[in-house]
Amino acid sequence: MAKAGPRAAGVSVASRHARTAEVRAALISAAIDALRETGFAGASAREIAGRAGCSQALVFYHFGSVNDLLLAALDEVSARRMSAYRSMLEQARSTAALAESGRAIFIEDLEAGYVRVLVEMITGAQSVPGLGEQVAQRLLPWRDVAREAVQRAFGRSAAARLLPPAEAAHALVAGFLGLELLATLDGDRAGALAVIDHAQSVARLLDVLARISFPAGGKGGR
Amino acid sequence: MAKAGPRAAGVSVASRHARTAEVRAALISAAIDALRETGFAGASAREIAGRAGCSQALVFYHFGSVNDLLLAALDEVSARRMSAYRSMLEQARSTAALAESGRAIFIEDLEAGYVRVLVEMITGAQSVPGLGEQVAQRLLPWRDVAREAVQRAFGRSAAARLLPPAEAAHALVAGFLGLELLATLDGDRAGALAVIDHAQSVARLLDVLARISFPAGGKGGR
DNA sequence: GTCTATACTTGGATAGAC
DNA sequence: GTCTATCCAAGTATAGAC
Repeated sequence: MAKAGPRAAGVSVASRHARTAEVRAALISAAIDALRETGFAGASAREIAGRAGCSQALVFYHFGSVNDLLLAALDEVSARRMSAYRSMLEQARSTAALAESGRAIFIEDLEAGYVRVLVEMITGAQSVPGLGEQVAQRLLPWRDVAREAVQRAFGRSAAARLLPPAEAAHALVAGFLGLELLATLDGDRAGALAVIDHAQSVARLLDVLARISFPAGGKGGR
Repeated sequence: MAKAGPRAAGVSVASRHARTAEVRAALISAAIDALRETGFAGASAREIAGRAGCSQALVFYHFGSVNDLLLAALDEVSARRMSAYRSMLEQARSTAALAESGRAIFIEDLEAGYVRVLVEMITGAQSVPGLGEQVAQRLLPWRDVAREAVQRAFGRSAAARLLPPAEAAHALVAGFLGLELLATLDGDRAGALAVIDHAQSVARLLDVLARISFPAGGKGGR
């Protein structure tokens, strides 16, 4: 379907010609910047190539289409952050710990504009048939990470029954995306930061509640 | 700056020529549908005029530009829902009551696609210089409504100190926008509905907590 | 006021030189 | 692999007939 490009060979050309890999990387990086700064609608092949400092034709040579380049950019962002998130969240055994470790890393994402890239791809996909499914697929691992983190943090406390981890994770992801949306509109992240700060207090309250319900700190929940 | 159109006269032509008003209304309605179904990028003058069943030139005659028509559509959606929200939320004196009344009306919005229109305008504005400010301006009354509702619901309970109304309202708006984003991506609203349902339980818990802190139900909070 | 026709611009995508 | 040149489709906006 999509034009072949060098990737179709199944073997990376990067090792043979470092220059080519550089161009690919530059295009992906430029695509991320374009999504962040000019939005999905402004992320045209010409705009991206201009930022990457190369010809617009290379977008199609290397990626087949603009949409495929944009998806590659999303993959890149996803890969860059996934490991950081995983290692940070895996250690959170309480809601407060989850909020604490999530806080720093999410603020980093917000500042770096990674969340913005995701939001742009989600909404932009709306105008391009078929793109939505591909974006959804790429968001799946993130939703899993969120759900697992909530499960670990809630444990078997009362919180898990009040708000099942699946729904809590969904709300968490939605909240992050929404905060990004408002931050972009406002032109600053003050509102988002304030909310995230206060989330700490709420998380601590949840932990306290869980301890009150089952003061022994034992197996609880039944 | 923008081409004048009939509105510049300062007097509505609607009373004199009902047909003209019909076309204007049809264009606005078609713009709402286009934003909902094809997104900001797909909401072109041609697309909208096609849905409205009239010439593409009328978009520019009546509204000056596509962006101005889109803003008019946002105004229309805003006006349609604002009164409903106000009257419903004004009576909520507890967090549970707020969640309860907010639930039904927000689900309605979600189904009707009103939230989608807002999300599209927020992200679409990113690619058009100057549009962001105008969208932000139109979102202001909504953020006020949310803040006032939270203030009434929290009253002077402990919740207000744990999570100040301003931040709570910001989180609430962000949550709604994020839920819409995910619902669009998933192609269904099941996830959003599940979260909203569970929010009821959380709201009830907050009320119980407030009562435990100040069992007399009196002036509390000091 | 509404239409058709058209000028102008931008963007996706390809061809062919190097 | 990368470039320049070009084709074609789609979009904004305007002109002018009715």
